[in-house]
Amino acid sequence: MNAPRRGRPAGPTGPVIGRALQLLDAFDAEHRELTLSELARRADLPLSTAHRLMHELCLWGAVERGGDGLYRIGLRLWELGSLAPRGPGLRETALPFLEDLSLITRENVQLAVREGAEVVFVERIAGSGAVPVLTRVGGRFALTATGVGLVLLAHAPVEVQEEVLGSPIERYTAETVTDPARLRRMLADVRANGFSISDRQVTMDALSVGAPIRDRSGAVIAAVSLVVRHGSTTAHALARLVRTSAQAISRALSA
Amino acid sequence: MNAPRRGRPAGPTGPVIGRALQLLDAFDAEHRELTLSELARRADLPLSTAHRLMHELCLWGAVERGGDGLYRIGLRLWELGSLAPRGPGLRETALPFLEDLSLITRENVQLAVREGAEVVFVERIAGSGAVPVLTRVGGRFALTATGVGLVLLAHAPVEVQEEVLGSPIERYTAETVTDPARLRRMLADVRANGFSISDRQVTMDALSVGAPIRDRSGAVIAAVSLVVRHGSTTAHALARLVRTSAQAISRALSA
DNA sequence: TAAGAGCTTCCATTTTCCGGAAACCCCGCT
DNA sequence: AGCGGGGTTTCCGGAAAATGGAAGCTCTTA
Repeated sequence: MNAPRRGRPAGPTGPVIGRALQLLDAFDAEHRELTLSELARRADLPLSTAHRLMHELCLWGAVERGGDGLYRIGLRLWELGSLAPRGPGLRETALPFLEDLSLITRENVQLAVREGAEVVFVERIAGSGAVPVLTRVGGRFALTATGVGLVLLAHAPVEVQEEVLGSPIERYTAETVTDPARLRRMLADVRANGFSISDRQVTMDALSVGAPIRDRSGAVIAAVSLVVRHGSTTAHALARLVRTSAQAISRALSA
Repeated sequence: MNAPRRGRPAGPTGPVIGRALQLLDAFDAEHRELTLSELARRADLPLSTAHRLMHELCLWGAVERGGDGLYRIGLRLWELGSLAPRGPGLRETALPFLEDLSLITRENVQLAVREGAEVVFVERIAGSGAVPVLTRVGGRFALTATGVGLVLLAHAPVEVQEEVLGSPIERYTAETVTDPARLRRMLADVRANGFSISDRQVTMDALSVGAPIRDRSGAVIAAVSLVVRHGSTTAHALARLVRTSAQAISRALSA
């Protein structure tokens, strides 16, 4: 349910920029409007510092201030964000294929990329009568459990794989695989098959199948998945379908 | 005579945040991927400064760097941008109504907000056989010409109206109204009627009708419009349709 | 091999940021 | 009116952090 880790990854970011970004980080889906005091509290900054920095951000349009004094994320930031090639860019070319998948299967379709040791969901189409899925566009999740996660982890740089497999692996259900050696074998399977199957790893009633999307050079840059009810006898058929769709998206991206 | 200048040179050098934002501003729809040198050139900053700042932004995830050394807008920024209430937030609740409008009329449907003295298009649904429209989601336009623009200007704070009417008004076609007095009368009509009609103001083959979207307090926060071929005899009928739709969206927002 | 274009690191200098404190503002309460 | 509390804004001396020229690196091209 909860994305594992939110917030800024630790790292030496200069004071000014760091603080400004801490403030922006105080906004999330449940807090789209914040007072100055709330912002200062959530970012753990002195009030006067928060005030000064928010004022600067306001001048540029990164944030806006309503007549009620509440701060909100500004349009300028939205415009900038829309330029992210791995976000809206990818989403745009993949969308028609995702819709096809959705129409054919009536299941949940998801598109995701990897950032660091996390999955970020870029698009999600809810299936009509399908299992409810907890993910949200823009949401994050661990790499180890979901269909998309396994695909992205299987094709991640070795350092990332080692980092993930070296640290304790979060358990979501009784079936969640937390043994590094077994995960390693699963990742090898994913690379060999060209798809992943994640059975009851996140919730006991769901199963997801994922497949890699590649750029022109063959590097894996994203993953698609279908999430279906656990016990579906068609998992392998769906996996092949997803794989085919992922290949079509890869071709569309290279064109 | 002069000792070699070390340290920060005197003069109108902006604050740190300003520089970082200048760098982000170097990205646009035509430049989603930039090298460090291009970035420094476009932001008019020394190479080493650009390098240091981009590095900091990278650590946080505001920008990303591909294996090819090119900088791109990062996912983190996209996530943040998606939290803008006036952008994606508004878009989300208005979308079903916009789709209804699109289905009923088969024309171009647009949703926009005002930022400063400009219109920002938040969503746009292209009509099937309709006039081609020049606008782009995230794009900007003058307040004086379009259907949405007239609505937003008519309900803008007096300072904004005076600023716009006081400066020379851009002309797009032979029909564009550039006389402040006449524009004032048009704005009064918009307020009285609850809709705007912009006939051949932007291109000679198009006409657009717009209506205001209000928040709970009755303040105008956005506008919807239909763009149809000039000469349509149904302009007033469409205007009433748009007005009704805008009212429905207003109610949905207040709920 | 050399030249060129771009990227990264270094560091002496001083500009800009920091944040406690105090004033300010707007309510609701007595 | 007078009072108290929560949030917001402004101020300013001290100190930390930002700055950018230059030198060193890494590629690619001639």
